[in-house]
Amino acid sequence: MPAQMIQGRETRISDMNLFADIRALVVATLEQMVAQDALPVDLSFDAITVEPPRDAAHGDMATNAAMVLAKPAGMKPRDIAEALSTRLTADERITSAEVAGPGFLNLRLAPSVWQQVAGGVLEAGTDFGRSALGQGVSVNVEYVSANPTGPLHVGHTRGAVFGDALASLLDYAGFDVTREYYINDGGAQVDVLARSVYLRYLEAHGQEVAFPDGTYPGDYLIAVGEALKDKVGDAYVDEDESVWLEEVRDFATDAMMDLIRADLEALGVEMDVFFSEKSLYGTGRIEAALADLESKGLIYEGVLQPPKGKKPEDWEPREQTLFKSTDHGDDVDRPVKKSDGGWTYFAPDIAYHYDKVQRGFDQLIDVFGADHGGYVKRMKAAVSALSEGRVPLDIKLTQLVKLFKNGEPFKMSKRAGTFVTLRDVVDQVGPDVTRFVMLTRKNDAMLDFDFDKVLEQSRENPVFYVQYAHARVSSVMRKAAEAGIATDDAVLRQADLTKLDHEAELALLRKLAEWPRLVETAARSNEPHRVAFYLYELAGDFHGLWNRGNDTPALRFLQEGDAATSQAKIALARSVAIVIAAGLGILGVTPAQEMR
RNA sequence: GGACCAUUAGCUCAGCUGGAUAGAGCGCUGCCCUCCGAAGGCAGAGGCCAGAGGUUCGAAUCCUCUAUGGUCCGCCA
Repeated sequence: MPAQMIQGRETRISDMNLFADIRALVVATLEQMVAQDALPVDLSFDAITVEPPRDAAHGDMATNAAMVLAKPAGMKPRDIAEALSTRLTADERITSAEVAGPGFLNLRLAPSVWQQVAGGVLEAGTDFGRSALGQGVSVNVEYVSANPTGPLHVGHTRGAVFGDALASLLDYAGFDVTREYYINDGGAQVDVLARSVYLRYLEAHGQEVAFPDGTYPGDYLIAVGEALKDKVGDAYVDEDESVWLEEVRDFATDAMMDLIRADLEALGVEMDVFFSEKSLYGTGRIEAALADLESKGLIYEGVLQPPKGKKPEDWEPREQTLFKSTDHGDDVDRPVKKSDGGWTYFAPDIAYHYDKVQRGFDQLIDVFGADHGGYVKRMKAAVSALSEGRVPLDIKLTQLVKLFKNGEPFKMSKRAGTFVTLRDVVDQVGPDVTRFVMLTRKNDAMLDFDFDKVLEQSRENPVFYVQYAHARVSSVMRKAAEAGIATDDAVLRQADLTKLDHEAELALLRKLAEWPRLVETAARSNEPHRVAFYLYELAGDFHGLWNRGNDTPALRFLQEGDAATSQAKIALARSVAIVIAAGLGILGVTPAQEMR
């Protein structure tokens, strides 16, 4: 399935991706060689890459073309590389092409090529790096999808930030993105919610109530109980559950969703679609999805083997209605009906994904917490079966967040009421810091979140370090304005960028040139954390150049009495700020104009 | 018993889908403040990429097995 997804995103059209440009040049040159009988026909150029070398001393870009083609062409890598080298250097952008190592071709590009990167950034603004990778491909990203039984906690926060940043990243890469939240409002847990709210309702009427096991004792339901009282008065006080359950359930889930929407808003997350599980019941939609599977011969009555190793106390073999998910890569077949005839949790999930497939999405992504890892295979099996392999489903799991306070682990307990909510986090450190920090780890790695450290203003705090770089550029712009130097982007675009000829400046330009490529790489792997790491590196390079200005006045962004040179250098600084702003925009973080 | 994820410097983690001598921050060692912002800067030491096999021109990356840690394992959601 991943292979299909990668293929689906293979259309690469980029106007400002230098690496793609040079790769195109390499491929065109190879085709020319084929036409001149310097290479055999029918070679595939797909595996050829042009990328930044690990070691900058090797050059600006490296291509593996000779090594990839050596075997199928029946030639020595060095011979191909030599021939390619001669032809490539004819292009004015290439100043040298040296064969190295096992057959790498190391390319050096003319300074003017790099200098033009700043012009490209100023021209495109925060659209610099937008890609056509996902052109014409629609993606549905489902995330958060927390049960509507209470406020979002810190675990949901990571999923919310990750899913939202991923959606933005894909949008930036040209995909047609839908952000979606699946409301689990159809199962037994919303009945539990209803009973809990009912108890708070009785409490609002002055009764003493106790919260037995299996109810939610949280304070956040007090207001809901009171609101229910305001709405229905004492109509349900002495009534049986059968009278009030349905209405109280709807009332309570609506209230919880209001709460959750407000939480998401505080974090800056905005969904396109809220999809109700309940809408699948009693409308024939679950039946329709299962009928689809049945028509493919994937539904049968059978008995599952008990799990080995640990024996459930009350295990009894039972005949159940099963989905033959093993036909689509799962380990065991999965029940879709409970022994009492009701649907399992899996059944509406199948129907929900069936709905997504029918809405015509080309790709699906689900973001789950790591504790739902066991559902990955069955969901993929379901989507594979329902779409007959047409729609790839990628499931991203977000690992636990471990909370710390000043280096000390922060104990959470639902019973003691000390569990940390999304709101707690956002109120303490703000949405920008929350979001950035949540993306400073790969999604499937555990994340330490220290309430104090994330607010520290030091190099080891990436949030600060990146924001500081952006703020420093703003500071330069302000100082330039005070010195009477025009710094509008329109003016900077006319600056003489050939003045950016110092190696340190060219290095920073090279880093900027990597941005479009990084966007595509991150989007292909559905990994927004790569954006955060890139920004940290870019900020580091920028700070490095800034610091060199301490010893080398010629590298300072403001050159007293030389407006033309100042403008060229400011164009570079401004380009850095633009890319940082674009990257932060993907992460949902507001760039800082100054540090406080 | 099984599935999934992790394992990279003393610590916390990246590593661009298979490329060259494996990187960053912290910590450690040594230098550096009349200087656009020292809430720092520069340089250095530090690695058998958990272990063992395999795939090929080439592996931290892909495959198999092993070890350790985490998550999960009819009808709960």
